[in-house]
Amino acid sequence: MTPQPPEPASGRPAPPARRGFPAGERVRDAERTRADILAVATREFADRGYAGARINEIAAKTSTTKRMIYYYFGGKEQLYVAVLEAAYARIRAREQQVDVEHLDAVAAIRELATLTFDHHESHPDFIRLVIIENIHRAEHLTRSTVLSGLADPALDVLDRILARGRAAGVFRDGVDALDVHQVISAYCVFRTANRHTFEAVFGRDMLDPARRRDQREMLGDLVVSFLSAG
Amino acid sequence: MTPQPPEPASGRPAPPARRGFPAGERVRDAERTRADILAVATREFADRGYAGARINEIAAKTSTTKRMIYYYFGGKEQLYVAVLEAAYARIRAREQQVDVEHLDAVAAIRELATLTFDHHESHPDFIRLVIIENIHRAEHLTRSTVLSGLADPALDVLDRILARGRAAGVFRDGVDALDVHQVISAYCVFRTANRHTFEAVFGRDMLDPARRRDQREMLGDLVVSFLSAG
DNA sequence: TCCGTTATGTACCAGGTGGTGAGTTAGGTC
DNA sequence: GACCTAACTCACCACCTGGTACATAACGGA
Repeated sequence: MTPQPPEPASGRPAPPARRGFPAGERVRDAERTRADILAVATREFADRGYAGARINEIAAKTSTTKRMIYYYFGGKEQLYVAVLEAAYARIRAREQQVDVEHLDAVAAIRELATLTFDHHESHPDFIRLVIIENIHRAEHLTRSTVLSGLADPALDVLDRILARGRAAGVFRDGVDALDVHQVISAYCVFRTANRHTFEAVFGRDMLDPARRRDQREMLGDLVVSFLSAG
Repeated sequence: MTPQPPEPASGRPAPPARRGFPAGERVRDAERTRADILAVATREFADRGYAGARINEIAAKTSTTKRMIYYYFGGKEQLYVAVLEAAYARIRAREQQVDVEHLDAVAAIRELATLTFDHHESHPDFIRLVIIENIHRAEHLTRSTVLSGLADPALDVLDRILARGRAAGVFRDGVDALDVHQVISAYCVFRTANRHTFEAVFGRDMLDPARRRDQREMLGDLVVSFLSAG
């Protein structure tokens, strides 16, 4: 049998092979279609913002059609919310794997900072989505349901580290877990979120691989010196 | 004479008083029209982003018409660039008034951090524009001409403070002015830029006036402890 | 093999979007 | 007062945008 005859001489012309998918697999696959749309939409929204992203463009980059976006998600705004929720859910899942309990307080806080640093650096799309959502004053996130339990895991770990550090007399008082989280987040988010204007104005690419080690160490120093009793 | 007769019986109906401007002044005023458009556009772009802002809407909030936007600026993108340039120019002008040379190094760096803190807090629109421009990967800012000399003033001051601190033996080596600037900016920008998702997730408003003093002090502590030799 | 449900594709639309052609008027100049 | 030009108004447009009506095909159960 000749492989892939361009035009089967008779009967139905050509049923299979949706764009981008290998022929021979199931043509109808709700899960896959949904996931495909969500993945493309995530890229597009992260890339161009909510208003800048185009439903037509998202559909075109999908292996299905615009109609399916409305079939599965209902509309542009709901699609965007679904993208946000999925992104947050993914991030939360990864964050829970952190284990720094066996280290002493100073080493633990340094490790936590480092993990956050790496984490942010490897998820620029997520940071962009967060920034974009802030432009919209978090109106979608606030109305969403994924919020519950989003804060706790990371802060609990931090809280226990701080308590250990204070008990050991190496951390000062007057700083709570959320303060520390704010400092770490600010540093990590800023590197990605403001990368371009920072480079345009100051000529230094904060994400330059050659500078990565220094930047990572700087964050550790920053947090440890801030917390160290003085 | 009855004040404000709805329809003057004869002659030209009612020449004066463009919307929002007091009657009696010059009706045609290029400077004012341009400035008016720019001010409205700044608010709209900062509020909704580049793609989200609408020329029609900007025109409607102006005391002139859409046609004038094209007359003075040429198009949406050029208007946006003009907004960006004006915003950066304004900020640069203010930054040059900083005088911390008469203080000792530690006090000076704390003062500089505090000034930046206040500065960012009182210009949320500027921060939003910067964030928005980062979403667009600084493509407009890069092509613009305002960049020249934007970096120097702030960094020079910082540089001299660091040199004094190192000479006095109170600051450590291995940290340059841009590093410090990055840390300060990250903290200050994050508070405004990520305010909404931070509050949504963690329930704490970083810009709550009741917390302002603590947040300000925290930044000072952060920078000073980071720089202190140890 | 038939049939209902679910998934999918095609064609289309109303309203909004950035942008413009062409004429009009205020205000200064001589 | 005649005249010129910068500043301004009005009406209009082509295209794009999010969204949808409708026909149809694939799958699974009976």
